Amino acid sequence: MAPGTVQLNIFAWNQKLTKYVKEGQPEKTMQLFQQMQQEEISPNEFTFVPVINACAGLGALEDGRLVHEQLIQSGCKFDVFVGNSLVDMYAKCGSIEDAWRVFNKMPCQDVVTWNAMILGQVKCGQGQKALELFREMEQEGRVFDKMPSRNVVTWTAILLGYVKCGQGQKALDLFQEMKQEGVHPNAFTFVAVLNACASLVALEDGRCAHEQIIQSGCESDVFVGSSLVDMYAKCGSMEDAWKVFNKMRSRDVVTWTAILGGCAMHGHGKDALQHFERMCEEGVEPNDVTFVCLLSACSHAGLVDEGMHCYTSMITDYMISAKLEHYTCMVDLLGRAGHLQEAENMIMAMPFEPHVAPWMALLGACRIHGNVEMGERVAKQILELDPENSAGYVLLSNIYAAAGNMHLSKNVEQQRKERGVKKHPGRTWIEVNNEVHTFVVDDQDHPQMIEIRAELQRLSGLMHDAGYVPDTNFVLHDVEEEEKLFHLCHHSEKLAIALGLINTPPGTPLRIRKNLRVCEDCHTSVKFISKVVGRAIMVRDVNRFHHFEDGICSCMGYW
DNA sequence: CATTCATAAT
Repeated sequence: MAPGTVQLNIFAWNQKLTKYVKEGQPEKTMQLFQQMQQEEISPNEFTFVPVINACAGLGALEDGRLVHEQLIQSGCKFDVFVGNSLVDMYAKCGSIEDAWRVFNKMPCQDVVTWNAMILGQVKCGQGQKALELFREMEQEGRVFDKMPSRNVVTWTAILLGYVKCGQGQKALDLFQEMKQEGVHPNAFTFVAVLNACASLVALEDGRCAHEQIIQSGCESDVFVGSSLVDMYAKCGSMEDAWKVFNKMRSRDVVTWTAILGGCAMHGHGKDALQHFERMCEEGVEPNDVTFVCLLSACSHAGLVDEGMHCYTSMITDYMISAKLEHYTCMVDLLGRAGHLQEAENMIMAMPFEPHVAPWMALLGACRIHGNVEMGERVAKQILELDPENSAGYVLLSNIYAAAGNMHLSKNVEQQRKERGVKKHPGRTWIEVNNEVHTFVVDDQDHPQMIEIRAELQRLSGLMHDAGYVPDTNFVLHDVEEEEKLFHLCHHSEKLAIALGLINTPPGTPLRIRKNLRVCEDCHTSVKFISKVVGRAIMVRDVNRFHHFEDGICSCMGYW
């Protein structure tokens, strides 16, 4: 063999290994690596990088360790690229300890090494640890007066970390800090920012991000476009979601699914069905998530026959097998429409381990239709599967209360307390003048509390005159009747609405977000409030949007 | 000759 031939060969092999990784075919990379070993081709450091990468892509920790061993035995140069691949691989495979071991062995770490560590921490939900690393990088940058030690990837990773653990506001604050440091956001960053806005129902921040997206030229990125559609839908503006959607030059299945999900959330069932047709006509193949959104849209609009048809079509025409989420949608669809027995049969026919989600959907339906007998049976199932499920107790208690059996209703609450199962505290958020405020029940802490109380008092009078009668069955605190009335006035959504009313000009629509479902009494109250103050009020609860206007809610009872 | 870190829908 002529000198140089081997080098040329290894180059070709390495290129092929890299090509497979880039194409998203890590299995092929591994196969090719096997073949190289069979043909006794000695690898170099350029060989190991794509192979380690492939292990990361496959989440194959054991293979990764073996390759790491081989790397050491091969005597190849252990440079920063190889080290970074290893850190990334261990972090992605969930072994942070191994990632740290490699990190500490590396003679010098660069920004990529740090980023891989931060992302590893974010991935396993260790947001705090990720932030510590991020701040540490800031220190190092100053102490050594090197090149900026953090780049746009670092910032984006931290933004994602915040969004992931429900700290959207901190993500938005950090986004400002990032720009002040002169780091330019890119498509990845904007996706994280839009996600934060969506999670907060921060429409104004979302619009602001949209403007920056246009300025930066990321507008045509399909990830950014899909995130914009999702953000606008989740912030209550389907009008803007459609505007973005219609302007997009290329739309993939995720884009379509995002708009269908928006239709579902807003109760636009017919729109969802119509655009699902259009999606198929345009040759975009729906997937399982697309059908979750479509079925949920049918459910939230009470389109039973259409939903049944979609479900059958999914299985027979698209060969997509029903997952837990699809069953849950179908139980919800049938249950809401009053087909309780069919819904229960559906759960019984599920080919999976029992799960609370479809049972909860059925229990909700039992509450809507006042079926005490089935409700008891279903609640029992739920509490066997998940004894900590406070919503199971609350719904059953509501079912008894609605049936007029206050004794049993109180018993259930009593049982819940005895077993130490805590209710999830209800919380409401509202964006007023670009600032998000949060409230819990009976909140006294807001700086404008005096004005809020006065506003509630005023509303109470107006609502009374309009014919509103409080429904005390849905206040399940262990309190006397007069006190109940007091509590009803102070559910967190009412506090938030009062704040919104006193801080915005007459006629301004209000947008609020809840972490739970709206209670029956609040739902009725908000209808009255929308009428007596002449405001559109949008409430996003855990399931969907309620658009209240002139005494009517868009959900038409389907929630 | 080349290689490493990041993104959307339930």
